[in-house]
Amino acid sequence: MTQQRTRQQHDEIAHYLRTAIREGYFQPGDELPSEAELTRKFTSSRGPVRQAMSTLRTEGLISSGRGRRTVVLDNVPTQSFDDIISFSQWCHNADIVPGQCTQWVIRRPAEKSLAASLRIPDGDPVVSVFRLRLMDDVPTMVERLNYPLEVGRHVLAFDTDSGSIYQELIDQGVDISRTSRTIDAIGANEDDAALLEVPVGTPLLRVRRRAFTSAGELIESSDDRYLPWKASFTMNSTRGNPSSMALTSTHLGDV
Amino acid sequence: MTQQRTRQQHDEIAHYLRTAIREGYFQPGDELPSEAELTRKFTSSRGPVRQAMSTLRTEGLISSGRGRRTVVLDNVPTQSFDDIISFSQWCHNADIVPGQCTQWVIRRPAEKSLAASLRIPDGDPVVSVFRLRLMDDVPTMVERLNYPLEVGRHVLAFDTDSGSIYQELIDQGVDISRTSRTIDAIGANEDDAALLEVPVGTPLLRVRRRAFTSAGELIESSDDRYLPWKASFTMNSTRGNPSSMALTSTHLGDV
DNA sequence: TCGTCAAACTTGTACATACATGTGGTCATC
DNA sequence: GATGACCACATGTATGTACAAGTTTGACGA
Repeated sequence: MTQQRTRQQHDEIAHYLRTAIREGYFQPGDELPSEAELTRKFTSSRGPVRQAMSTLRTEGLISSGRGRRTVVLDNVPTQSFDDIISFSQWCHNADIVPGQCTQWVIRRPAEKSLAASLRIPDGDPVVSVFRLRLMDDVPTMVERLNYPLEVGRHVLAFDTDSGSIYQELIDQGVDISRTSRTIDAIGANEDDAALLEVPVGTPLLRVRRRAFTSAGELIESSDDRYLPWKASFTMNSTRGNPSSMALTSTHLGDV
Repeated sequence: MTQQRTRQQHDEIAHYLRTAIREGYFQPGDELPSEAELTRKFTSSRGPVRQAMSTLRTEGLISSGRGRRTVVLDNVPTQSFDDIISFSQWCHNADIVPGQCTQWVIRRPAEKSLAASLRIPDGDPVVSVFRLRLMDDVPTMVERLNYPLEVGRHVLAFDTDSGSIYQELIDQGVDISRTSRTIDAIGANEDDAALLEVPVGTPLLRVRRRAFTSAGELIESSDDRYLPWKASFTMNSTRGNPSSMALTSTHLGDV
């Protein structure tokens, strides 16, 4: 990992607690050290300690409240932004060898619905990628990626069979700051079915993702379809904490 | 809603900003007032202002950074804990009339896999509910709920055709503090298909939920299956912010 | 005109303090 | 033994201050 010059205190405290929980030093149900103890342990003030706690709280690792001691919740998986946006990165963390088999990469004018989803005028050039992704050489997911030309340039210049497009974009200085995902289920169409080696109509977990810059510009619009027995989404929510997700009723005509 | 005696400052600030954003007073891409301006506007100190900002940030509404002004991101849906756990509540917020058609409610000894998922010994009594849920009288979702007896008592004493079990449990003083959801896709089985009026094998969005008390005890284990064209999940993640979700590779034998 | 640099912002981090508010245990009282 | 008042301690909220580390702006000079 990239060595930081001097780690922020709240970051160090959060890292310590996270690690201690993951490694079982604090078991689910156990009480965490009180804020006062942590300030002593890290020779810090209450601010950084509370900031670290807040982080773990929104990660779903702990629960706290007025008067109560902070307790460790059941160990639940959470992943960083980078882990969850990059299939390759995600596989590496799970000790799985990621693979990819590019079907095609093209530059083309955006037809209507794609233009709308990328919020560009009809017919503006886009770069589209269609890949089969593998886990340990086993077909797992098909991904359809679409980029506006300015970002897509980097994709065209990249060997899409060589690994993570996401990592390449980062290396090229593309600023990816936020993503919004919509998850539903869909039956495999003929393309999906052939690549994933399942019958047409097999239920797939569909994740449509849109990625934005910190300025709010749309960078990517993608459609990933997973074999549901190979991958699933998990998320945690805690009462009183802000949530970053929603169950939305799909109205007609929503592509 | 329940009237609060005196609203907390950070809460009031967050509410103001949230409302102003939702109502379009601040458009996506716009800069929010600086912290200094907000402290003046609310006659507050920086603490509450920053706390409110932090809340909106984890909700995915805004983005900020050193030196940069805070900007409004694209309007994205997020829902509170209560909205997302209760189908009835969720429908109400979307101006949809929720309905339910109970198939059965039984008390029975837990068979092996159910006992494991509720973390109780094999054969311990559980209360199970099987309902078809409707939106504006149209079949939308089938839900299978399982409760350990202590909680299930309240369910047995409740007319499950009359509305929200969740609300009833809250009213009975059951402490529901956290949930963990796993989302994947599955084909409709015969029961699902008959109730939802679709062919067997139709792809459904499956949401398996486990609910916990603040002490970490398991209260509920459920399996909801949505018609994917009626509902979908949306979630936002921002780089550098903690995430509460994970994409997990499903290993064999995981029910 | 154009580049440079410094000043004036911005948000992030940290410390010290005070009080609010809820939990849990002690201990005297009934 | 049960009850209830009380106290110690927990986390939540709020204020004030200071500095760190980016971004923007504009004055100034080449």
